[in-house]
Amino acid sequence: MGYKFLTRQEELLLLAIWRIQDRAYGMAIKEQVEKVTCSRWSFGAVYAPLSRLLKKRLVFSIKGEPTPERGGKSKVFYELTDEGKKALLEIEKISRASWLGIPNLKSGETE
Amino acid sequence: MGYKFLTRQEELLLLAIWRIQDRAYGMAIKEQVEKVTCSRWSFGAVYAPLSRLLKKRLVFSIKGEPTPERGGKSKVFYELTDEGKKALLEIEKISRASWLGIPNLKSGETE
DNA sequence: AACATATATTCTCTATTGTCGAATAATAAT
DNA sequence: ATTATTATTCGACAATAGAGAATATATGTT
Repeated sequence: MGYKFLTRQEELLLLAIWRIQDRAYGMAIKEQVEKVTCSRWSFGAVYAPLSRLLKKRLVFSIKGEPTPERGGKSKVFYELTDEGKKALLEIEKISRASWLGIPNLKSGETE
Repeated sequence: MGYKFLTRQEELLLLAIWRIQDRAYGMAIKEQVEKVTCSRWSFGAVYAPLSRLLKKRLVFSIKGEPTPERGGKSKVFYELTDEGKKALLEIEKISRASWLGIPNLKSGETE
């Protein structure tokens, strides 16, 4: 029970949080992953995995104060736990190993 | 319906097939991913995604002849389609973009 | 032939994850 | 009060993850 590795979404979300570093909250994380992946992410695709990461203690959250702007509903900020960083390092290692020395994939190319 | 990206398992299996290059069949693919990931993969974890990849036409299969050895049940060989190669290149691109310029994750290190 | 042995794949089942967008909450402006 | 704006939660359903028993198919033994 529980997956063997970080799922793709988990990895991308953790990386987005780590990249933002400070005051990473849902909507900003959504924008970040959308930018990196060049594709639209629905709310569910962001918040659902986020709450799972929370449950698994790969991130922790801090309730923010409302900002003094129209619609400034208080945000929830996320940060990586040490476990979260470790999980990222692990998946990076596996990913690197899996691609190491892989023959050229470009079809039609001989070299 | 269908996932936005190649799932982790799909990526690892496609890479295993591509690495083996010739006569890549279930058990050999299983061994390959186990080697790369340093963990045990159940039959279900190999054959289920494999048949999904088949359905999505990211791989195609060729029924092999039984080999002249005890228990030499005929194998099913898998090869990547051009779509499969393209999917790998795409996920590699996203993965690279998502890791590019990521601040050091090693906890306890300042630099 | 009957039976044991060995290899490869299929199948079944449950848990977890993926995805979407409507609904809700909370705040500021008019 | 009412409206506009931003952020998050929720509910429903589809798809994937994962384990391992069951099945299929071949060879070796007697």
